[in-house]
Amino acid sequence: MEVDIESKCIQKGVRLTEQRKLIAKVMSESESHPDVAELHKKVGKFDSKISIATIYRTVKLFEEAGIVSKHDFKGSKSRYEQAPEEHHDHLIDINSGEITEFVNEEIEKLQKQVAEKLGYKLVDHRLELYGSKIKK
Amino acid sequence: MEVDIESKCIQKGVRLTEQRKLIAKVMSESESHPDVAELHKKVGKFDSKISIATIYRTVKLFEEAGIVSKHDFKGSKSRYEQAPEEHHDHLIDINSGEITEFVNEEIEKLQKQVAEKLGYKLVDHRLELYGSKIKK
DNA sequence: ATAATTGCAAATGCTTTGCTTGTGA
DNA sequence: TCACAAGCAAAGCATTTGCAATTAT
Repeated sequence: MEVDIESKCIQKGVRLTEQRKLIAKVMSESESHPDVAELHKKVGKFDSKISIATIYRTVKLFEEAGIVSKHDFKGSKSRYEQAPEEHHDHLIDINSGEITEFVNEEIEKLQKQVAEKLGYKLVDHRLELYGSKIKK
Repeated sequence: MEVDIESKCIQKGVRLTEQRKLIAKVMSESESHPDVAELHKKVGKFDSKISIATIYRTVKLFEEAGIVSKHDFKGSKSRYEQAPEEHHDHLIDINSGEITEFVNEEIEKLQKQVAEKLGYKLVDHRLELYGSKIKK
């Protein structure tokens, strides 16, 4: 079970406001990877006064606190997801935009090896697969 | 040996203007992965009248013709490189911004396998490693 | 109490576009 | 010649920021 975002804020010393609680709730309940506009829209159902600037400030704050992760997939706006317990990468359906998460230890290992062979310590990486559904 | 961008334009039926020739030349001679502002600056040494809008229009045109590739590395502007004969990925030095190209067939193969296992045909991918130099 | 946060609108930074003039095939 | 390209400035879009009013601790 994932610890909810609100708990993580407390744990990280992030001050909780009504707006932040609401954004946290909406993000926790998103099964997808919403962008700022989508978050603003969803949050707006509960608090129509909330400003888009607050959404921007909050996702940035959460990201800097390690509570959410930001992704910039090809050809779309920044998307956010609750920071996962263990790392995963993404496969994006080029037709529907649907996002599937996956983990592949073998690739992870090879990436580290490649970096080391080139004289680098691997600090971060980005792996995204873009594909189209195979119809059975 | 790489065929120069100007030849590729002719080959692809892309009309050559003085500006495009100049941008092609500057890109061919860039050993790095320049962004639009850098291209504009370099090109400006030979033609100070050239507009940044022309740079934007030209890199987009070249990209759509498959002559150059565009990259959006984390935290920086779009960068361009002459489209390579054979695919490669990038390792970015998080301190200096230096970009190293690499190829790893094993990772390529695994990516395709991952996509297929998830029911997708792999159409495109993005793999970027971010690291810091190991001092010897 | 008071330092931090919000909402709003203005500003930013990169990129695109409308329009008139210039030009390559 | 004449469809297409360039230059310029204005517009677009996502994101950030300054500031006065509000709020959490």
